[in-house]
Amino acid sequence: MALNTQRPLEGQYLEKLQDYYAEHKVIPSYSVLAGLWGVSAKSWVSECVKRFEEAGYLGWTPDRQLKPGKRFFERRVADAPVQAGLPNPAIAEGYDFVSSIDEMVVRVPSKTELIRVKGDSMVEAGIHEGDFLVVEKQHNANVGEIVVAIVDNEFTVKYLGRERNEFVLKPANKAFPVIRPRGRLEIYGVMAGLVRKVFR
Amino acid sequence: MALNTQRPLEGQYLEKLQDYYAEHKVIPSYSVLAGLWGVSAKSWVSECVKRFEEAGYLGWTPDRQLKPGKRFFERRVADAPVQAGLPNPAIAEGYDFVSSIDEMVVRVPSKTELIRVKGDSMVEAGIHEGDFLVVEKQHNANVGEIVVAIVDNEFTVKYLGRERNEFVLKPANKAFPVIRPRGRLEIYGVMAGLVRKVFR
DNA sequence: TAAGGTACCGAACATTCGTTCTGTCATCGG
DNA sequence: CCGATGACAGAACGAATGTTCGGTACCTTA
Repeated sequence: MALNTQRPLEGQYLEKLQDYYAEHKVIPSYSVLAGLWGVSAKSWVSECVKRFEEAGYLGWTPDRQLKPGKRFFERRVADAPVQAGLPNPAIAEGYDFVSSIDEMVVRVPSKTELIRVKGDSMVEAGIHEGDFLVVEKQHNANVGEIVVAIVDNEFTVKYLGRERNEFVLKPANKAFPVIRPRGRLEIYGVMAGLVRKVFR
Repeated sequence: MALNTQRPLEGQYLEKLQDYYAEHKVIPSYSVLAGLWGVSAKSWVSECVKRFEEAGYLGWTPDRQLKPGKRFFERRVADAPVQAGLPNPAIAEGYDFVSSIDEMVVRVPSKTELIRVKGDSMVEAGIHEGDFLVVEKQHNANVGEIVVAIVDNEFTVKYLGRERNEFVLKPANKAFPVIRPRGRLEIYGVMAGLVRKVFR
């Protein structure tokens, strides 16, 4: 099936382009696009590209090269629970859009870094071994925030706490002790988010 | 300055291309590249592209279109713990490469969706209320995977288990019961990742 | 049943693409 | 002082690109 009257721009064409882009990181030429879409006329590709452009899914560089538009990377977000008994759950209520995962979790790209979590001293805060912590680099933090501190030349992820005017690092796991650093506590950054990838 | 003998491939050329790509999300044509680099011969561009290709920064689609290579996006991911006493912790050991959070967690954009988690039936699997589950939509899954199922017209996130030839949904929280669906079990998708945003 | 719209096909065409090959001008080791 | 090497310039060329235009088959709506 192809682009039809009901869902003129949310059809398979865009999805195939997006998957192609995810694989190759480039927008293909019209002839390649024709092959991708299973049509044989470049003129038709040209027509569809115009529509995607008007809808904000595609755009042009200053040199008139086709490129992804603002909405190209947007991803649907569903609230659960949601009505979903229908044959096509996609038409259910409760959807929102997010332009990209990066954008929702990193505010300041130049100060943001990923750190892979080792150990399970923070499991009770939902931070598991192998997770990627999104860290916003800064040297101070508020009590209660989860921080990345440098202790004994190693990164440590802990809650920042305070005990009689001294900062302490509290794990979220009863099996681990509270760390009371002697001297200065060096903070590397604070947790801004978390990303977990499941291997399958 | 341009490509020189000392740093033939890590010079300004690559950086300018990367900046262009970051802005437009496309690799430009050779003539545009020439302009970008401040040179005037496409032949020279062609030469440099070959070198970037050999170094893994550029590649080709099956249709022989120029595209970013594996190393084009490389960005540091720190392992924790890691040596970090130095003035610039970025030079520490233990780095991996990742181009964007989106890319590490979504393989097939057209089948991937975010679902905001409600409730804490999966806390022991590190899935908390308010987290965003990255879901790859598909109708079947393997036992042991975390799936999004449709139960009573609502999305439910649970482990997929099996009890005497019947599929069951197992929570990761002792306070919740195992769900034994009467009749068919409708699977919406399987967990491919998780994203948490910390509000601050 | 006629009119109009939609979803495509196919050919023609000027423009632009990337490649190739030849040429120039510094630099540098010997 | 000389020959090699590297960093580019410039022209030529076939192949591929995207646009335009005319055409067809189907489906609505009136």
